[in-house]
Amino acid sequence: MAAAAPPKPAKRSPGRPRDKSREKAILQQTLAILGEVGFVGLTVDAVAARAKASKATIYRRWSTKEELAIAAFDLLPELELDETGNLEDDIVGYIAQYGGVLRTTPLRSVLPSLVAEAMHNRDLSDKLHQTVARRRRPGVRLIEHAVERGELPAGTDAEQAHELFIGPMLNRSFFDHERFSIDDFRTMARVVIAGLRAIKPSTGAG
Amino acid sequence: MAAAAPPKPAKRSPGRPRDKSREKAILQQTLAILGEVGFVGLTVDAVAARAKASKATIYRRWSTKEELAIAAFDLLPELELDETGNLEDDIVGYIAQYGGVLRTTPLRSVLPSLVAEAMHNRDLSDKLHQTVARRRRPGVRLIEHAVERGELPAGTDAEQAHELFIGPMLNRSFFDHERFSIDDFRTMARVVIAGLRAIKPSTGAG
Amino acid sequence: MAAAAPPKPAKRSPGRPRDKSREKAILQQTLAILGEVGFVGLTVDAVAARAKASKATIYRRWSTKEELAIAAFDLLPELELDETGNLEDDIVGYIAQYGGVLRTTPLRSVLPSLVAEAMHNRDLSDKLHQTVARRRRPGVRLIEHAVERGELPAGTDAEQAHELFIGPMLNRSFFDHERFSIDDFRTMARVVIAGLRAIKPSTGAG
Amino acid sequence: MAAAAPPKPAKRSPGRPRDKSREKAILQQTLAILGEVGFVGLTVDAVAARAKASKATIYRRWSTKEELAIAAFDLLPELELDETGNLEDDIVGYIAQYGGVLRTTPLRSVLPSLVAEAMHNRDLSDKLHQTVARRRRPGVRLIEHAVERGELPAGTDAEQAHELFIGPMLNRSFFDHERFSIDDFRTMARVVIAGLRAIKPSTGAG
DNA sequence: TCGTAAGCGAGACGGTACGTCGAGTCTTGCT
DNA sequence: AGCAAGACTCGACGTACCGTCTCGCTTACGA
Repeated sequence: MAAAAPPKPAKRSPGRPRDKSREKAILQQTLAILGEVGFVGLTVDAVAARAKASKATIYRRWSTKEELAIAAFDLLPELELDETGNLEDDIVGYIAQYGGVLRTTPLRSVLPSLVAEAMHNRDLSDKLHQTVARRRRPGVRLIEHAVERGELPAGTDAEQAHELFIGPMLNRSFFDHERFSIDDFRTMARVVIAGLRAIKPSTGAG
Repeated sequence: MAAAAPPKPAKRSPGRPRDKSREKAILQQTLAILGEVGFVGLTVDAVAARAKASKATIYRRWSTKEELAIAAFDLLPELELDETGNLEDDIVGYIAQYGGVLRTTPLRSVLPSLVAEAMHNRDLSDKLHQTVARRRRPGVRLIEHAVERGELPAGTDAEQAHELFIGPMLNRSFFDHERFSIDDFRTMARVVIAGLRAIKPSTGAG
Repeated sequence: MAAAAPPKPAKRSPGRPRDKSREKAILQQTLAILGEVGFVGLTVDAVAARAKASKATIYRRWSTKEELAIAAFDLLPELELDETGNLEDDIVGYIAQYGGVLRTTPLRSVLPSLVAEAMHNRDLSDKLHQTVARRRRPGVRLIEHAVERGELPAGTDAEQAHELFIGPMLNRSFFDHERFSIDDFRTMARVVIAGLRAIKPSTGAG
Repeated sequence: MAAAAPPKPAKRSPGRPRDKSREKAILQQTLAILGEVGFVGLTVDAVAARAKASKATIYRRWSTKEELAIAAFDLLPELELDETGNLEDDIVGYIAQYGGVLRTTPLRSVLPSLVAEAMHNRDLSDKLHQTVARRRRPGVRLIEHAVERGELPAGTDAEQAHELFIGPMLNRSFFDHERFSIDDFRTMARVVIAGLRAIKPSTGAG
């Protein structure tokens, strides 16, 4: 009974450590349910039941349904773009892939719900902003590369340019999903690229 | 085709007719509550209490919270634009006004909620689409007028052009509301206008 | 224009007179519904729908559901007893007939509901008391006749004696309906009759 | 047949056990409210509010208002009779006590409501029957003792005799509560006792 | 023959309670 | 401590019924 204290620095808090595998099961089921019934139809009870987890275990990790939903999206693979060296093609590829995720995962139906909730919830708003920004990083990079290649004028604001490409896609996805059309997005991308080339950034006369 | 409308006696259905004033009171309170606590915080009980209406009276007219919310937005005034004859200024004015409504009315927080619900609900989706399209009509008209004036090439697709202007604004409003900036929108509008001028609409030589 | 006042006292109020046939239709349907689903399941809306009457027409006559139910029982035929000259047989016949009404009409299920409501409602209580007393009149009369015939001692309190006969039947009907048994009631009646004969009413020593 | 009960470990079901104190609080408040406004005025919302319980907690235990009311009566103390050795006095004491409970507790107004509901509800009917039978046990015992003492003939059916005593009291309580009179019940008890003595139970010579 | 006054069917209205469901918290015994 | 299970409070849901209140229409009567 007289035990010698182990040499370990014991940076660990006492008690049983959390079971990493629970995390995965919970988020997987969350994502699955989101795909089936959307965010409004998502219930924590259902997640608990299907993941064979207790609600306490879920709430120990994420304090609200919204946080749980955001966390679930970390399971989605990041966009992987292979660049062709031609901005228009790259952008269209990016939009197509982004839109594909929106169409084939629960993301499309969940995103608006999270946006809605974020309106009154600063924490959530920050978390959502970060997650979205991270997922869009590859798209912004495309534009930066085009500037480096000289396809776009030096000094072009890549983030702003990115908004010009992604904005219309967002609009279709939210308000006019049935007319989601890659051809249209190519046409619009062409316009934006032409505009970016025609306008000298930041300079006086313009 | 020019048919004289017959003086229909409009055979009234029997029974006590619905009281138009209840409709108004209900929608007004709905809008007020939306402004105070957002869509998620909206409860039919609260609307009933504040409008001195019974829940039955509400549900008789709108079968869900979502329909009620959409109906309430019909109370918002339509956008009224005075055109300057210069597309850039007109677009910036339009975006500013549209964004102003988003910022000063419950619309911003309600819209995403409705979009979310519309994902699983065809009726709501249609209703939402119509309402949004109607409210955007003045913006599309700006572009049509610019084409008529020759500021934009003949054959320009006005609806598509409209998406290029409104898309980025939506993006900011939903995902980055703190950086909502008219200056940025002017910059972006300038790019789009330049692009539209540089590109000949696909109908021509190609 | 100078009209001689008609000899009639003109006891009529102005306006359209009530339609007697509505009364009948309403009460009939009330009774029918009571038989199908009991008092708790009875709704004024259902009565209105099935009698093709408006609720206003119903409430103009009876101000509550309870009054309506009581009124409906006036449609039930009064008990008609043919006396044999032998009290035991007469009482058994009376109990059998009374119990038959309880078993074959909604009365059994409605009676307790009305009693319950009458506990807090003086008007209803009085009305119920009257109705019940009236329906029991023939039973009390049987006993009075037996006294006249000398089968029971002079001075016997007929109402109290009636209670001794009807009480047990009531108890079975309310709390033990499955053991409703004419044979048992005959046995009990025999006991009561013997008791009434053995006891000299009102006298000193007893 | 004489089996030794095994020392069962009583395998507890998993999860948080029900809180016995909630049960008590709920039933106490139910009884209190019944006393104040009767069965018709009883609402589950009110019980929940006053017992600081959620409606879910109530409905988890009792699925209807009726079951709740019956359960509440298990809180009423059983009748405690001290026998004098004289049947008439014992019966009058019993009736007085029974009637006292009816007058001083919500039982009187609730009983008819439960009877009414039991008419269409087998489960409730059984439960009500059991509860009533249990509460009446002491009264039946009085009669059994009188038979043992020889005050009543051997072979007397105690349950049936009990009905002769209790029936008239029920009748007064339900239909003529204002004339509830112990003196009358004594008179009637005297008649019944005399009758029971005069009649030889059917088993004998007949 | 008209106007007034009421009755009528239909159904909307304010209220109030229903029984259900979900979020987030708490409490068991076991690990 | 963490875990599964499940009870707990709170609060909203959408439905149903009561008793009242309009509608437009239909009788009667008395001027």
